[in-house]
Amino acid sequence: MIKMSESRNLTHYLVNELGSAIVKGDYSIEDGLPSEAEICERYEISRTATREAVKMLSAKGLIVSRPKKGITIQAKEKWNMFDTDVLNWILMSTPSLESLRDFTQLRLAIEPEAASLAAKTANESDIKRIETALFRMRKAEEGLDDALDADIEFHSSLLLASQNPFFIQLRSFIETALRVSIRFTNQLKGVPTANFSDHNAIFLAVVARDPEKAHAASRKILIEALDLIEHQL
Amino acid sequence: MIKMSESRNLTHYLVNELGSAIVKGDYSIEDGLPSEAEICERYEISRTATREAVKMLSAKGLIVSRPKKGITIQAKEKWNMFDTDVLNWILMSTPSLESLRDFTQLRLAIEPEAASLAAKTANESDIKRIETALFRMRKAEEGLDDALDADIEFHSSLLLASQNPFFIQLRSFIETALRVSIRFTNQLKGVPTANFSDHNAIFLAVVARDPEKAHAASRKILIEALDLIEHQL
DNA sequence: TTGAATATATTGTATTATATATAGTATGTT
DNA sequence: AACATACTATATATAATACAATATATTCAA
Repeated sequence: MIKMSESRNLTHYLVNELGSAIVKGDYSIEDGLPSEAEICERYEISRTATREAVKMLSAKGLIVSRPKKGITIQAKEKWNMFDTDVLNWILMSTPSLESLRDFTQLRLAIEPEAASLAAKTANESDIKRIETALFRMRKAEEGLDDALDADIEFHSSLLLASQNPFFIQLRSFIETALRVSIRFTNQLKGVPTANFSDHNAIFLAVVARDPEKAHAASRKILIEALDLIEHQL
Repeated sequence: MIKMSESRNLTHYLVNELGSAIVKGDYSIEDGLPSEAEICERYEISRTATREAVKMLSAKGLIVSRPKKGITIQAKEKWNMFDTDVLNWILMSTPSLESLRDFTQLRLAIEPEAASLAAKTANESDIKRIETALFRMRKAEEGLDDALDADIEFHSSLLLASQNPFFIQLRSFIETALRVSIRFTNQLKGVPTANFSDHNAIFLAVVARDPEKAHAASRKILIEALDLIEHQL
């Protein structure tokens, strides 16, 4: 049996193998995946585990399996990009400036609106959470905390403060994408580490209950990042 | 065996049963779901099909299953709200003004930004597609086409024109939510059917390659809808 | 009280058998 | 020849059984 020490179990191992292979483009849409039987052979895994992996991948929108037709790959538009597994596979397989831009464009849609909502509806514990993250960012500037973790926590806490379940659910998405794409942003010349005062401006606007200002402050950060990326393209 | 004529197969039937039950709150987070064995008994289904359903639900972030611990329900924040199945279950089980507001707030984040992108990057076929949808909306005003379908197609075609895979993936999300929530919007007094000229304004801005105007036109529609909803709350 | 050994319940994996759905082929009728 | 019907082969769908791995709970000794 193949090494799979990293994975929780055989099914998850296979989900990862097939999922990343599909996203990488190892299987064409016309040909689809090999049949269940072939997958079993190739990975030396029972049909039970194989079928469970297939079910998980079809639940994520990557594939569809039908009797006689076999396992076919879905059009990219059907993939659940907001599933953290799928997103991970995509970012890992094709870590490009284009996908970084796509991701930042989405953040530009989401985060200013979330900041605006937060300024309207954040409660005390929400605000305290944002403040804590901001404090971590300040310490990170002095090298006393991890800059990426602090940055993620800040943006995540703002989404949480929006009180909107859809925005809240995007926290894991943002976290995943930030973690993967950080290597690229770091390689862009002149990309500053997350600027404390810019982030502080969002916090102050939220505390002041000023949605427009919070929106603008959040937008400022992301527009700068986006300009930088598009300048490189 | 239980009636399941609607479903493609046993596994999908069970996924639907359990998924909607979980979302509805039939199982508490502390107690979790019954064990595999119990589910088999209760639904008179083999363990194979049961396990495959469990795998699909865990792929959607609803549950986690571990040896000896059984099947536990994930915190709501882990659920893949952007999975159309999950979204459907949520909207069907608790079709409230609150969730309609949450959904519209998300649209307010996404759609104006998508319209702005569309104005920048839409190609000829994108524009033609938007125009076609707009034409359907006009005909719908005269009762010659389905108003909801036309409306959905319009907003969907704008997302597609953004050329951003994340926005494009949200098409199925928007479609699902619009289809479910339409019953409520229709019940709100004074809610007009989708206004043709407002939608036309977006189209014209895209054709004119004016991102700001496209953004504003899209935002106008959604702000109006949101105000109406919040007025009712 | 603590900690290690053990029992036990639950999911994980494998195997075999049968059922069902469907693309493709053959057959037969008009 | 055209078209509908029936048949066949094949892949997935379902079931049943057996055993393995794992983590909780219990027991018992130090």
